[in-house]
Amino acid sequence: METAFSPVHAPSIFHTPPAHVVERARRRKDEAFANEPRALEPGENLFAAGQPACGPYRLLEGLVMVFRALPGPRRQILDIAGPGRTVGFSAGGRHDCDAVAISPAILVPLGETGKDESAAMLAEIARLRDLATLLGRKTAIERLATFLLQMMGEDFETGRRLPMRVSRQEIADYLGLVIETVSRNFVALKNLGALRRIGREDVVILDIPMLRRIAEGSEWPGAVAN
Amino acid sequence: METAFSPVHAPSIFHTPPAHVVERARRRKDEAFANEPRALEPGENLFAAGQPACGPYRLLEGLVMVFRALPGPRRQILDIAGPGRTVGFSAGGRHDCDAVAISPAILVPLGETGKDESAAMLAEIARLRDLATLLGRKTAIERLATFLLQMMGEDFETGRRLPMRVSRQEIADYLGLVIETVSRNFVALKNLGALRRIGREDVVILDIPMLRRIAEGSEWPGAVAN
DNA sequence: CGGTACTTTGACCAAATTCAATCACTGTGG
DNA sequence: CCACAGTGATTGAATTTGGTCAAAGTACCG
Repeated sequence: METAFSPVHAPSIFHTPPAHVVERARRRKDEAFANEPRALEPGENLFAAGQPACGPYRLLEGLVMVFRALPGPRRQILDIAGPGRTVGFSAGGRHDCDAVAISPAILVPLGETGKDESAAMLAEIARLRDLATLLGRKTAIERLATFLLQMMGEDFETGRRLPMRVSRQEIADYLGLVIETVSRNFVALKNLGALRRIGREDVVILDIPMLRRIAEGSEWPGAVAN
Repeated sequence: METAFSPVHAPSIFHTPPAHVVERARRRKDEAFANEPRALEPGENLFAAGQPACGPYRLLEGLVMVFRALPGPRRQILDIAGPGRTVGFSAGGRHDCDAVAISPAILVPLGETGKDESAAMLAEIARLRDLATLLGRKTAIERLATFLLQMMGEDFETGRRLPMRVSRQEIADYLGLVIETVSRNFVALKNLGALRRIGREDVVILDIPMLRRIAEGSEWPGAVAN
């Protein structure tokens, strides 16, 4: 997603939301008022394809994935959203994909029309263009490098310990790969010196410029030599 | 793009725009006023990645493709838009992709904020979700079947003669494939009896339900038997 | 006609998937 | 505290899909 002119800089999925808002959201979990914060347990659905659309939500805490299911076991994860991100845009009054919490999540419904809803939609369009480009034209290692940079959010810091809070299956379904390919390319990036692994959960990014070059496809055979 | 809950039904790229608007647009081609219709010759740029964003355009006539370029010869076409479609959404004040006319095109800039600009953005989001799903999870023949259904627009009519107004290269770059794979899968669909070819330009769709089943991935090994 | 550009076809190749173990972490119970 | 399932991740081998390279074929346009 880090093409030269990609203007979208989503906040890292690892920042902390205001504590009082979270607390209020937790207390009101069961009161299902519109415009009231909503809390989800891991695995719980925010909405499902085919349901009448509820307006977009702003995510305050946790991780939510949005995906399209195809016949068979195939699915494409279209978004892995963290705090600050907006999910749930839908046209035509019905949801066209599923949204499920990956970790405990707090969300607030957004008002119908607003200046920042418009901005969020434009950001969503840009993000999906990034994703389509990744899925259509990038190699497996380029996809994984792109994903890792995306997981770092805005603060690119060498040696940063990066907790992987999504399973291999989720990474694979987001990147249009299978889990084995994701595994092999983690190893490939390690062997290139771009990262180090701690346990199975965490990753330390060692060479951000390299990761960027790989993500952008500059290392591609036909690309300019460097 | 024809998943069960896809609510987006773009007009066919083959419908005719109001004649008087087109005529007015043609006359004013060289007067580069904002909010005035703009005419493009095939190959001419509407905008390019990195340029300051101009607001979205509504396409009145012709075909415009929107794409992202990657290092090397790789590019991902993100949209092949026909009359009635809106192109040129951009976040952050700069374009993040290129837009080029495929055939002579007439466009009118849209006003800043409007109810139908909002609807167009939602439709664009849904369309890009379709595309990402196609690129991430569909096989070559599924992609081509999806593309053909999309080219038919709203009126699905058996035996309809469908002019292919885009090159194999453009189809390939839109579907995340190479031209040879597109060719081979045209043959595959012909052999399945889904279509017939006339010359190299036109295609006659013979079995729309089959095309739909293929496009949706119902024929996939792991899918429900049928 | 002849040249050019685009498409198709064929043979081969490579990246990614599939299938099948194996490994490593986690949590549980002895 | 350690053995041991159980789950998810990794590794390896074989396979497959789609890509690459090269050679026709075919329409189009002068």
